[in-house]
Amino acid sequence: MKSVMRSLRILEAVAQQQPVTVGELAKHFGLPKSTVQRTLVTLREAGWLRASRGDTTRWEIGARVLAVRPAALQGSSLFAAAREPMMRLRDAVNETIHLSVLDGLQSMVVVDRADCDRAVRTFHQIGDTSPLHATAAGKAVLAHLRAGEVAEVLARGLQGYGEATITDPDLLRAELEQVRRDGYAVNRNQFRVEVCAIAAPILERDGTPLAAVAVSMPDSRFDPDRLPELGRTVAETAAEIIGRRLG
Amino acid sequence: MKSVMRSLRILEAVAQQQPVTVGELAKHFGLPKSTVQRTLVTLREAGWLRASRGDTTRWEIGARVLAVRPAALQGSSLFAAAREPMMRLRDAVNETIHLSVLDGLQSMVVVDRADCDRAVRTFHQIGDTSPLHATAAGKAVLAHLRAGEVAEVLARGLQGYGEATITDPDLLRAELEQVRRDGYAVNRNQFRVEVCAIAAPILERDGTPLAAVAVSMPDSRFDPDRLPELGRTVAETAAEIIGRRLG
DNA sequence: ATCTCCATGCCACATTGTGGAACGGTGTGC
DNA sequence: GCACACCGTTCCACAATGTGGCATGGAGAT
Repeated sequence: MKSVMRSLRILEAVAQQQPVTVGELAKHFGLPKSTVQRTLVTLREAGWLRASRGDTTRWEIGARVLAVRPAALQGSSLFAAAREPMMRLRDAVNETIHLSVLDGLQSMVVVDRADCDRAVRTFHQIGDTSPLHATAAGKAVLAHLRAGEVAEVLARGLQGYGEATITDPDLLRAELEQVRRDGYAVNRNQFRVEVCAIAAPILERDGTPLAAVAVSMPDSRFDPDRLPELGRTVAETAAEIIGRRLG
Repeated sequence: MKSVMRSLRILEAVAQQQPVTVGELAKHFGLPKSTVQRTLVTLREAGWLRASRGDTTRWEIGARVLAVRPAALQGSSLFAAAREPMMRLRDAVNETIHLSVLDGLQSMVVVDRADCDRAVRTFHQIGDTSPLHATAAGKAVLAHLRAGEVAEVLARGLQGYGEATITDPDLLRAELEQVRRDGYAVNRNQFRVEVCAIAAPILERDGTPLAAVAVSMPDSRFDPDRLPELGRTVAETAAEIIGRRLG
């Protein structure tokens, strides 16, 4: 369904570039203006877009999208439960904290952020996705998936993102074992170079991994000596979120 | 664009009923299963839907939607700024707190919530919309719109939702004047019967209204004598959010 | 083993979306 | 103050695209 696909791509582009004009979008996609225009009008009729308040020929995302959220965030229980613990973790370590959820078995998606106040910091937008096998949050979750699910992920192959990425299934399985022992996962330049993170999983009552909290920092501030202590702190934050969520 | 419209409706239905099957959706819309199926597959290819983790023939919202948010929430500045003040307000009054943003000049949309722990409480889902002229949050915002914008809203007519709704433009204008004087707006059964709220606006530096914080409670707990005090508390919370947002 | 229900795949048809061209309005530079 | 360039919007003939009835295959119940 070409028109549907295109409409969603346009919707995403509006989200990134808002407030944006027809012409800008047409240029961005190399599409005729009339096609883009028609799509924008349809999206507005559906309530997903609207004219910008200042300039009525510019387009913005409407608030309808807020009613559409992944089940894990429905009623915002995870979200609400994670807030204060995340803030406190941020204040304790003065590094950026991310809350990511598992999307299918595909990837981790950043759903919330608490920024530190340092001049140099890592940056991940809400909605950004990252691979399971090459990030701290991903490995924290992966370590608690059922064996069959892990196999499914490995079967898709382990793409490399630089020197440090683990691309060997056996090595990865060994590391997941380590993650289970430690209670936290570590990523040093395995996905984005210069970016390190330490993450702990957020589990359902039955042990199903749902999400992960992660402390993210530039490689220059990663101190291996403080790793066990930091790991424990992150794991405690995750435990607190689990506690709040389940009452 | 019929297919686009239909796809978005289906997406919204999945959001509400997830995890949901093809058959359920087909019945819900009175559409052929093949049509629904094709749409679901397209939405999956776009990354907006995915198969449920437990039951692969059930469908859920994918995390892609999280990358698409209204400009007012981009970088989550409003969101992040509002959190702690909302929590504190909730703890102070032990009633449910809502954060709503203005969507175009159409309606207010609930974007965040802090629930109280009472057995009887009001309930508004994140993403719910409500009219500007018949809610506390709406009137708080309306009171700070430019005259031309207010006229535009009034021109669309003031729909009644029961006895208490203000449907006379002159009366509404007078009330907005009062709201500006008080610094907060009140809604007693004007939209949903039995539901009352007190709201204060969140303004941009230039005075443009962006959102509102509201304390929401059942009519049975609404005490007119305590209104001025409650109003002041809500207005203080709004002021604090503004302060945090603008640094 | 038979029946029913369901998700999914197929394909001829006409409905639907396409995109080039034209229109009207706005702002810029000569 | 005129001409030009640019932009958002509208129109319409054409055919590409989505439609939905039907067929298939698998799962679960009787």
